[in-house]
Amino acid sequence: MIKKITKPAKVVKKDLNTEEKIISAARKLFTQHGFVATKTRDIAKEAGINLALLNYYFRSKEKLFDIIMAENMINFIQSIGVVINDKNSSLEDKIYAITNNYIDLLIKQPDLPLFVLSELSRHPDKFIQKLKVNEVLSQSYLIKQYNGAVLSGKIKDVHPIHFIANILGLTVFPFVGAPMLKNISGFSNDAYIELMLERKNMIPAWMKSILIADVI
Amino acid sequence: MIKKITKPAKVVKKDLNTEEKIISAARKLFTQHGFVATKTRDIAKEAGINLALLNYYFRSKEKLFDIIMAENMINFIQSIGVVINDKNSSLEDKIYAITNNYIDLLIKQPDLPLFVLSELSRHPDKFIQKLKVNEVLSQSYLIKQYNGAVLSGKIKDVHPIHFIANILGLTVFPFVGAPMLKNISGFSNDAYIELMLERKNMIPAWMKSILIADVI
DNA sequence: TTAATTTTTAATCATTTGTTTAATTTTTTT
DNA sequence: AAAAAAATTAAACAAATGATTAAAAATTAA
Repeated sequence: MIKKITKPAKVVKKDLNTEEKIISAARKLFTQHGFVATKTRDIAKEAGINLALLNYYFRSKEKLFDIIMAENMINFIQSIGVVINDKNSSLEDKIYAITNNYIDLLIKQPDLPLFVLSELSRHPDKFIQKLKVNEVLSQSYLIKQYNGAVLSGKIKDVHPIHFIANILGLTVFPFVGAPMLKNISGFSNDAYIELMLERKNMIPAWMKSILIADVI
Repeated sequence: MIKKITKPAKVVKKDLNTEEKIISAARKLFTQHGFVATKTRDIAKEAGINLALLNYYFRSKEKLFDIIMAENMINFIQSIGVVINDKNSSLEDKIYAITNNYIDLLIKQPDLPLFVLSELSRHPDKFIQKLKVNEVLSQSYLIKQYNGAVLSGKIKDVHPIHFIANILGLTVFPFVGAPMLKNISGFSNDAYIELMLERKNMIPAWMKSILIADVI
């Protein structure tokens, strides 16, 4: 008699318990394909566990997803979060740190921003409130420094949300648009990563020039 | 006896034939929710037609999707496409035209970039080849102007792919990241659109300063 | 060791979903 | 007006999917 064996899709990390195996597989698949495109059976297969264990440990697909979503959101904003309230670094230092953190993070996890932004778009309310990015950022030392520099005339008077949009646009967009930009440039994946590493030094210089550019 | 009536989800555009109604509904739903999250029954309901007509006219969900995808990709790159080979405009003019085109387009269709970039990420090969963005752009007059300006020392020697990434990052990212940026800024939808309109004039100035910024 | 508890499994359920079918209605052609 | 072709419909199908169940196996407590 032939026994049907459900074997793990790839390498199931050893010395993880069942709960951790499921989280690990869910993290990978949800982040790669999003909520709707990820099937519970795919997660079970990837984790090398019985399908029923997913519900046994996490009640439902959605509850499991919420855990990964929260994880990924925090992950995504931490590149800014760890920097913004540092009293010992200049505005310029912070710009460098933010782009540097992001580029390192996104080279390791290129799917992260598209995942976070896609899922946020589908549930504008559900997740975004919890993080309180609003208060945390607007009360941050970074924004105080920015407004101070505006007042002292060191940089142009532009709403700080433009500043945030610009630094994220220059840093994160090349990863979100990677499939398109890789094709446009004809670069291989490795060459493209090299290009992203180049930007670690270029973006701070560009941001600096943006801050003093005459916009009227 | 009660007759069950399948009525259109919202307003079905008058004087459209069945085929057009389906395309119109598919365009709306696919662009809003992507391929997997959009169900054929939702399209039929939105179009106010019988479910079977979808397959009658378009064979399958995927074939219908491919039409919308092609449409949206062309739509998305046309903001650049209509500009890049104009011999009578300067590099500066082209930057302004591109950002202007994009911001107008994305205010009308905010879901467009996230849709295109998400679906491209899930099928890196399937769609991207057809457009030949690679050759069209690299052979374009815009890139010739860019390289000419580099040679004449008017702008810094930076690979043109950075230039493309930067203009798209500054212009498109604020729409892709809108749910997050709206929350951060606390702006209403209207106020946020106002912010995007502001950027029509700011981004060209910023791009100009980026082009001459010292990046070594 | 035995009993109780926890974990794992295979099978099954109820919906959902893309697609097809066969019959009916409408439109076009003769 | 009759016949042929095209469009539309309700019903159904098969596969996929999230979740549950009841039994078995493994672990822990007594």
